Amino acid sequence: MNERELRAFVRIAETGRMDVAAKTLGYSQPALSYQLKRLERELRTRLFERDSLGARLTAEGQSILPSARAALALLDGIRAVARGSERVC
Amino acid sequence: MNERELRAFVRIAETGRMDVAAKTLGYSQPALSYQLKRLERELRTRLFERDSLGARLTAEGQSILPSARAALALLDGIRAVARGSERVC
DNA sequence: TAAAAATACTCCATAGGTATTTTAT
DNA sequence: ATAAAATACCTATGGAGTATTTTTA
Repeated sequence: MNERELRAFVRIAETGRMDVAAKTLGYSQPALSYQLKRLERELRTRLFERDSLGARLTAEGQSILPSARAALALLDGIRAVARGSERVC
Repeated sequence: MNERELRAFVRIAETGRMDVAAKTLGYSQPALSYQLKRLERELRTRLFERDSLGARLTAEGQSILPSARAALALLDGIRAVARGSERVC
C-alpha cells in the first residue's frame, strides 16, 4: 500500500473513469489500471466494478475511501512540515 | 513516501537504533538505512542524527512522527476493513 | 577498538510506457 | 462501432541481501 496507489484509488473514485484519472494524475491508463489491481490484490478486495462505462466504487471501496483520503491528507501534512524545515542543502 | 518507509521511520524513532529497527522489522540494516535515506531525500529533510551510538530524531523528525503514526493507523484500519470484506476469492 | 551506520556491488522484482486486445453498450 | 479497461511485451528503476568500509565514542 503506497501513496501512489491511494491517490490513484481516490482519483478513480472521484472521476469514475480510469482513463480520465490517469490523465489527471499524469500517467498512462495501463499504469493506473495496474496500480489499482495491485492495491486490490494486496487488500484482497475488489474496490471498483469496471465496464465499458467506467469504474464505480464497490461497497468495500466506499468503506475505505474516507480513510484513504485522511491518510493522504496526513501525508500532505508531513510534506508541508518537511518543506517548512528544508535545510540549505 | 510509502508505508514501508514510514514504518521504518517510526521503528527507528522508537528504538533509537537502525540495526535493531531493521531486525525487528525483519530485514537488513543496509536496506533500512537505504529506506530512511530515500524518505529523507524525498522530504529533503534530515529526520535523524546518526552516529556510532545510534539514531536520534531531529526536530523535523519529531514534528512529523505523530502524523506518520496516524497515517499508519489509518492504513491499518483500511486493511482491517478490507479483511472484513474479503471475498471467496 | 568496538559498535553502529553508510557504501559498494549484484540480483531480481516492480513499475511504467506503447501497442494491442477484450468487453459491453 | 465506439469507448473504456485489461493485457502483453519491453525496458528501466528500485529494493534487498552480503560484504565491506567509515566514523566516533
